[in-house]
Amino acid sequence: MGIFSKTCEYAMRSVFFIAHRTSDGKKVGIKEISLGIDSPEHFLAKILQSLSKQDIVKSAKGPNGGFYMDEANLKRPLADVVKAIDGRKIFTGCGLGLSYCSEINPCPLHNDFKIIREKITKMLEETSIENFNENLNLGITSLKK
Amino acid sequence: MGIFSKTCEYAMRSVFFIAHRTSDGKKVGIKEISLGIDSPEHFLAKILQSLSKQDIVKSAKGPNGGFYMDEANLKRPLADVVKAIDGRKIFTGCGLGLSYCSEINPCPLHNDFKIIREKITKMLEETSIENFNENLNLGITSLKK
DNA sequence: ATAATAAAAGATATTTTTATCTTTTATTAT
DNA sequence: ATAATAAAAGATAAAAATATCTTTTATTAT
Repeated sequence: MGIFSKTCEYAMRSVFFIAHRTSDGKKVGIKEISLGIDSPEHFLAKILQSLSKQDIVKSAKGPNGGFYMDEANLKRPLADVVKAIDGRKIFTGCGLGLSYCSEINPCPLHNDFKIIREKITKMLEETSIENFNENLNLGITSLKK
Repeated sequence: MGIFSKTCEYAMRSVFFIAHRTSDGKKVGIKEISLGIDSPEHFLAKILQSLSKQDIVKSAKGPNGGFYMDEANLKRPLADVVKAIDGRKIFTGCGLGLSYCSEINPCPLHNDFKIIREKITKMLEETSIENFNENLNLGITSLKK
């Protein structure tokens, strides 16, 4: 297990992929996405259904249909994707899993962990999907094998 | 899901608890530990068996038996507990779950994520169980509800 | 030696996550 | 209108994580 669930990893990869592939205004189908990000097709379908409902991505049925993103979607922070799939635990949860843990009643890891949580939050909240996508479009970063 | 698996959370909590409770040279039993850290008893037993095999904690069977830690155990970094249970993924893994991701072939999150991984690694490697335990002994931090 | 204690080990069960397969619905082009 | 397309939705399955219960082994005190 990494920082994010596997489901969330697929979600982020697919969002980057969709953003990358539809900058020309076209749409991209699930088969192509799952191939492009190396994920199981039907499992990804579920994930994208969820992301679509939560307005992280847009979708259209029928011929020439597929997934795409509008300007508002692209401007959303990556944090929204993470929250949509994994919830808020990574932003607020205690490192030891203690629900009562807080500033007044800190667990042994609390202070160190707080700094890490803040870094993660900052990284995910302060950068939009569009931002992350920039380097992808420039070929500096990659989703491929 | 947080940063660590639930199993790993129990492991860390139990290690802190054992360190805290056996500073007087005594041992502490599994029932008391599971009560003290609010974990399922038999599940924790499995975890402690594993930690014991990996020499993170010591154990003794029979009357007056239980779990304890020696000086060497206490001096180990918390990272050893995490590695023993969750493996090395959190220290080295890609945020998007891409196995090929590296400095030469970075994923979109790579550079931001690297910084976070380094912070986590630093926090877990550079502080011993004993260190974390200090504040616990002073009553500054807590494992209790 | 025997009984009591406590961890180790083994077996099984439950829950959650991840994955697959099938049917339905909406949309488009003919 | 009809057929083709592609996502949505529903049903089921497999794998992994978490949890529980029982039996065995080692140790201690009597």
